Amino acid sequence: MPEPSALDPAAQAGGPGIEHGAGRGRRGPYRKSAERRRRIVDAAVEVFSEQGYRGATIRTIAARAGISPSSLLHFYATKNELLWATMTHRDSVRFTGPEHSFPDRVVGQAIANEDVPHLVRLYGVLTAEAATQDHPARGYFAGRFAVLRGQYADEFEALADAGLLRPDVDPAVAAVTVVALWDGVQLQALYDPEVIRAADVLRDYFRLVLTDPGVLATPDQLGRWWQERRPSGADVIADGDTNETL
Amino acid sequence: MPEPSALDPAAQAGGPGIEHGAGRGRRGPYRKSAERRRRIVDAAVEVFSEQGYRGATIRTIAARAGISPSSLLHFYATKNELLWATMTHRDSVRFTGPEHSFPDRVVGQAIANEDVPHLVRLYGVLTAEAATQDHPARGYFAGRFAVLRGQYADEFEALADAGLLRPDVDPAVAAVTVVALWDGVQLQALYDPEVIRAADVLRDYFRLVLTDPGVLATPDQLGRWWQERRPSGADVIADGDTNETL
DNA sequence: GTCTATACGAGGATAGAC
DNA sequence: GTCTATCCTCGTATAGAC
Repeated sequence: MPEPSALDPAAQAGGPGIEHGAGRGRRGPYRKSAERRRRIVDAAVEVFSEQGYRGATIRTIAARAGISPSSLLHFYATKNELLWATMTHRDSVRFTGPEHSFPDRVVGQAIANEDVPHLVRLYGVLTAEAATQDHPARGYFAGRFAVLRGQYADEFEALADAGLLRPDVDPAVAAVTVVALWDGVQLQALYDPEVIRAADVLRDYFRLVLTDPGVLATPDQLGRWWQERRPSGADVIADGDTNETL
Repeated sequence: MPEPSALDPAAQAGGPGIEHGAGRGRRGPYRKSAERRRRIVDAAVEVFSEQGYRGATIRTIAARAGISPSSLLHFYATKNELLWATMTHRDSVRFTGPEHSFPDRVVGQAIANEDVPHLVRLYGVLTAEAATQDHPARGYFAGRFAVLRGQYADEFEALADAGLLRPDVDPAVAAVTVVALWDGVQLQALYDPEVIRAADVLRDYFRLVLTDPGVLATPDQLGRWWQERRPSGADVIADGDTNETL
């Protein structure tokens, strides 16, 4: 599950729904509502990440949020809508910066993701589950994979042009490999959380394909950089408006 | 989903159930029963691989097998038991031979798996879905991952001892990487069946970690070898006896 | 805005006729 | 051995009281 923060741009558009203004310090009638929404989405992240979409139930999520199922459905009219709100809910973290090379950004993102294990788990479980037919998030993840492969292929092309990539490595294959590696490691981590470190495995692959592995930052360096830059705990909840792609 | 044929040994023990003698040419009252079981399991492989365990229903599987749900439950008393029968149902194919090195066996198995896309899909979907809590196959896949990582680590150790592995490659990391790569590629293939070739991606990784990539067979060579050795269409259905691990 | 009560359907599993 | 009919549970969703 690479980069849980890299969501479909279409998802950010937001429908013509009501502005709920979460987190903006409003005092109006929406404040309490926003808090409720937040509690619900937090509970949904937990339950979806543990049970998957099909395994999760409105009852369980409502119970975890401390409200009745009916109240939950007052805010999110369908389970599908709640799923969408949960996936666009971005307290996710983005490791980014022009001062880092592509490989460092990938490994850095893996390190940053360690701050949000619940989101990593959510995306891992849903990526896998959504591969089945008729899953509401199938189209979303299919597009995500395609976009990701394309972006990574471009990045590897650029590395090749700069002479940093071993000449016998095909950028397209490398792109598929990095995405597969990331998802595969995180799948194993779902079964065996203690044994696996995504950042180490990814870095090891980059080490093999680069002409000069010395340009790679160490996980420790990236970790320290991240500790300083890490955003504060300002979480924002997106509206639960449904979207065609879901 | 590496090697769908490498099932938990415990699964092969078979409970103290009745010998149904499928595929042994019996004429007795069990012959028709064995055929029915076969039809049911074939249908179950299809439906489970498309919808996952939770998404699949007894009704759908029975309809696909051309019988009533009750008849299905006459042979497999619970959905769980049917899942177990489906997973131990081995028309899976095993690429093996002492004449091949470990890397060639892995790539060869990926090629052999192309003959049984329905099984690859089944294991891919279930591996992913079973990562959720309370899934009946969770323990099975957790053990499978652990065993696989251990086996591969041993193989990489042996390569290292023979001087065939690049000295800067950690066998344990390489083992995790191969398993992750295999599963990750097959996950992408579930979304994009046409774009991805597991054998090519795996071979490319081995190419990077071996001191002498020249020892690797080409996918074409392995494919031809497999075409000649491929077992005939003798499929055997295992009994649907449930097992503690399920 | 939040709750209780409930409708409605789907899915797993059982009973018993043929 | 196969079917029809049915039970029970659970999950989504709605109606309406407070």
